[in-house]
Amino acid sequence: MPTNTFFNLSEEKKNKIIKAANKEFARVPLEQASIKNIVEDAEIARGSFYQYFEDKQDLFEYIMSLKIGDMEKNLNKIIEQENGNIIKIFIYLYDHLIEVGKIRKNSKLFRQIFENIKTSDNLMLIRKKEMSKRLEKTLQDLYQKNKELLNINNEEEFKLVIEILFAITRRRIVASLKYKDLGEAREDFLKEIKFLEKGILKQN
Amino acid sequence: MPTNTFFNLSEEKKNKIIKAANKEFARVPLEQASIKNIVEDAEIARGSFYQYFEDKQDLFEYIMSLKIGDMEKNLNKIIEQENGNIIKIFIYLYDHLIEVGKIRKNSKLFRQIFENIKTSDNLMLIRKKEMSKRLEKTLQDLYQKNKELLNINNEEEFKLVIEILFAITRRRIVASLKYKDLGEAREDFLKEIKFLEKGILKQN
DNA sequence: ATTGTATATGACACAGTGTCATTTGTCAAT
DNA sequence: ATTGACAAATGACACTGTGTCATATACAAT
Repeated sequence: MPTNTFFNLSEEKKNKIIKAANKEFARVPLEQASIKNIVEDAEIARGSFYQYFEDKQDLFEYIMSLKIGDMEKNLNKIIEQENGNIIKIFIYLYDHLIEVGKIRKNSKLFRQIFENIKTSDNLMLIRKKEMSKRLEKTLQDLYQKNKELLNINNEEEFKLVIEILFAITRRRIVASLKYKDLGEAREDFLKEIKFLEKGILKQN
Repeated sequence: MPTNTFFNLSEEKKNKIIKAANKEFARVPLEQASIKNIVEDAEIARGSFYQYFEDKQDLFEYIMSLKIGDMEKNLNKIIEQENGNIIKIFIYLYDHLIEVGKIRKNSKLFRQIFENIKTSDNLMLIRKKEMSKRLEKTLQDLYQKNKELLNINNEEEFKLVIEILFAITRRRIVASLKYKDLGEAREDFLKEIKFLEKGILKQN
């Protein structure tokens, strides 16, 4: 977490730093991002950086928390739009994020993040204890709306389903943006979702 | 790829380098691994390293190719043992890798790799053009053995199924080794596999 | 012995990190 | 208005690591 010193800064200065950080984190994966570039771009002294943040990771997590805040708002809109149907939500999410990813302007940071999530980071999405109360609530609502539809017995199982859906969707988004003809890529994604819906075993 | 200079080295010297690399890559994620440590441990001059390898990435990929070679042999044994049943194979694989991961000795490199695969690396597993002919053949055999069992129409769809299975298994292995009580973790894994087998939608 | 080619070497230039002693700014109390 | 005390800013510095290159060495062929 940034220090109080940082939060006490003028909005203008804070924004300048946030903007510089966004730019740098969009340029290269986290490990290659350089504090040097950020402080130069934001026009603060190197020492100041360490007054505000513990290190690069600290700043990165702060930037992420801002992004996640934005996304949460968006997510609620999508959930409403699709009446809470979890599968439709993920398909919409896929289309939405591909759309965002295609637009050069805002997409680079987004792509850096998506492509460079590690397995071990990724695990914490749902399990994480510090999950916001609001997100927790959203999850419960979703469970209520989907439990009749799905083959699940409790909220724990619902979380498993979401994790699988998320894993598939994330993979597919990265693959689409990276390698494939978008039409074909979407077909593959939908096929994978179908497998999950109907099962891969032949019914006898 | 390492240079000819490297391959011309005495077995002894090569092994010393490989051993040092293994040690360093087991210690920290790739980005943090230091060439300095490797050359010191292997007792070669810094300049020599750059005679043998382009950079850290180059060495890492070489080390990985050795590991994958080992794994391929293992995989064939497992496939035979489970009569080619793809689902049983992945369950066996899970158990096998957890077993390996539990043993301190060899496990650190393995864990580093598994935890730190990025989404974008991960994508290339099956799509990769340079997939070994032998692996290609294995895949075809597996398709023949599973096509009656599964709800699929062609080899492309079979690949999708494998990718999903792989994504789930990998996630679960990392989660198990990292966070959870192993018994409970295995239950979660099996549940996720069941979802994929039978489908998450309630049949009406 | 001489030459040519492959290999080895470590000092060097460069780039980046995190720290710390010092300076500068702010503001409440007098 | 001055002082003192605390908060914030600064950049030089010590450190760690990378990749390169001119030079040294080994050794095979003639």
